[in-house]
Amino acid sequence: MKIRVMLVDDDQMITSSLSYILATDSSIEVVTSCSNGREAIDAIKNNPIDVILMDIRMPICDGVSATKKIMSLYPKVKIIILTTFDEDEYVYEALKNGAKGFLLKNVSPDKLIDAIKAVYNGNILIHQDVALKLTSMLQIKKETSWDIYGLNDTEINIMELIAEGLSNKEIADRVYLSEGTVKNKISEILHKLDLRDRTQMAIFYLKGGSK
Amino acid sequence: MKIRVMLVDDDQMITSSLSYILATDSSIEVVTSCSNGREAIDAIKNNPIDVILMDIRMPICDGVSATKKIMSLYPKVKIIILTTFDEDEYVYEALKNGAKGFLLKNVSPDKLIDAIKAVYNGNILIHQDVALKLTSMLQIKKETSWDIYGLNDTEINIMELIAEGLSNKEIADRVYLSEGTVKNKISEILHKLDLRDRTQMAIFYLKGGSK
DNA sequence: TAAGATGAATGACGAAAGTCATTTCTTAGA
DNA sequence: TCTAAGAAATGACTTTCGTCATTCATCTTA
Repeated sequence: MKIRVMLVDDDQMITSSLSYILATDSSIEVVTSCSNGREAIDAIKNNPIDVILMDIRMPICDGVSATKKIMSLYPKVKIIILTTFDEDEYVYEALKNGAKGFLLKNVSPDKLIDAIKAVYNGNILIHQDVALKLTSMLQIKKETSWDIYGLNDTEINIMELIAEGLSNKEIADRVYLSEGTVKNKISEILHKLDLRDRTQMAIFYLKGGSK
Repeated sequence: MKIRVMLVDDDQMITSSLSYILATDSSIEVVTSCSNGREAIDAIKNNPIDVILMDIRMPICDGVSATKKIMSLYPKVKIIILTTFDEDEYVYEALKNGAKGFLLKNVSPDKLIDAIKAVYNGNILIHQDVALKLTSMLQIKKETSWDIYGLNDTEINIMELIAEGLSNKEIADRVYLSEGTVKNKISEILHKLDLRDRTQMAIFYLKGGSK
């Protein structure tokens, strides 16, 4: 049983070179090529497909929404997103929508074939450079440097507690300051961040420092 | 140049069987075995390591915090987390902390070796079953159904506006209700969600419906 | 049509939250 | 030792929040 692959890219060059590459492996069979997401969704109705190699930026129906649609209709299909360097934002979205692999378009032939097999086996595989960006994205979410807003340690600490939903009294108990002082600190933070109240502050914090 | 691998697991059986498996591949060399995260952090000081296979649940220093620590000290090291079925929560944390691979402990020898190589090459690889849980986790985070908390459309709408940091007056203007009514609605929501104030509500919303 | 449910509004109230001027306490440094 | 700077505290005050009982209007359905 060969792995049945579908290619989706609006650039004819890409699809033909990919199918040329994939033809070299006997366990892979390229079944169809489509030039946009709409076509892909139609084409998959008539063909059972195992793995889709999908461009992320396409006219008519882009890779992210096509992924979403296809995953809802055919959850067993494994979709590998082909991306270039400058399309970070989409990656996270596509992953959420159920894409199973992420490769840069300039991937080497053997790595491409490895990836298809890994994904076919149910793994999620994210290519080196994409992985770098993804982890850095996640890490940015994890720890923002609040120093740049001129916040000191106590202030950051208090902000964290506000983002946990504590009241001033509760915060005061935690940081061993009087409730009044906590209020003052909060006023200070709000000024520095140009925010209005504790709720906006919690939101700001949880979003990693962006309004 | 062989890939230098470190094993970290408190179960002697696991480390010895893993090193037995890995010995079969000529491009991999098991350098050390440690029985907890603390030891691993110490051991890595003396040995240059490429890939770490790390258990997630260990005494003294668990896999997640060890990953965090090691990634901050030696960002080039690739860490593969070994997990069992019932440890979902940790996976997301570990990924955020820079782990590059996720495998179930019962992984087959050849897949284990493939995974080490893939991760060594900079890819992120997440094993089938772990991937399943991870994507379902991400999908849950994507769209929470607030219905289950008994919230109707207006209430959800108001909650969203609170999570944007609006005041009651501002919300009232947006939804064409009086400020008083908005207050009442908010009281209602707080009861249904068992929360205390608007800040906790914003947090709850932004976290996708989990305290 | 009457009874009952539902959604919106009101006003009154207490409790937090946030602001600000001022005072007290600490501590590093002349 | 004295003092100037900074952190913490205080008190007084305004505003906003959140709660609750009650009213009003509308719509359903027995």
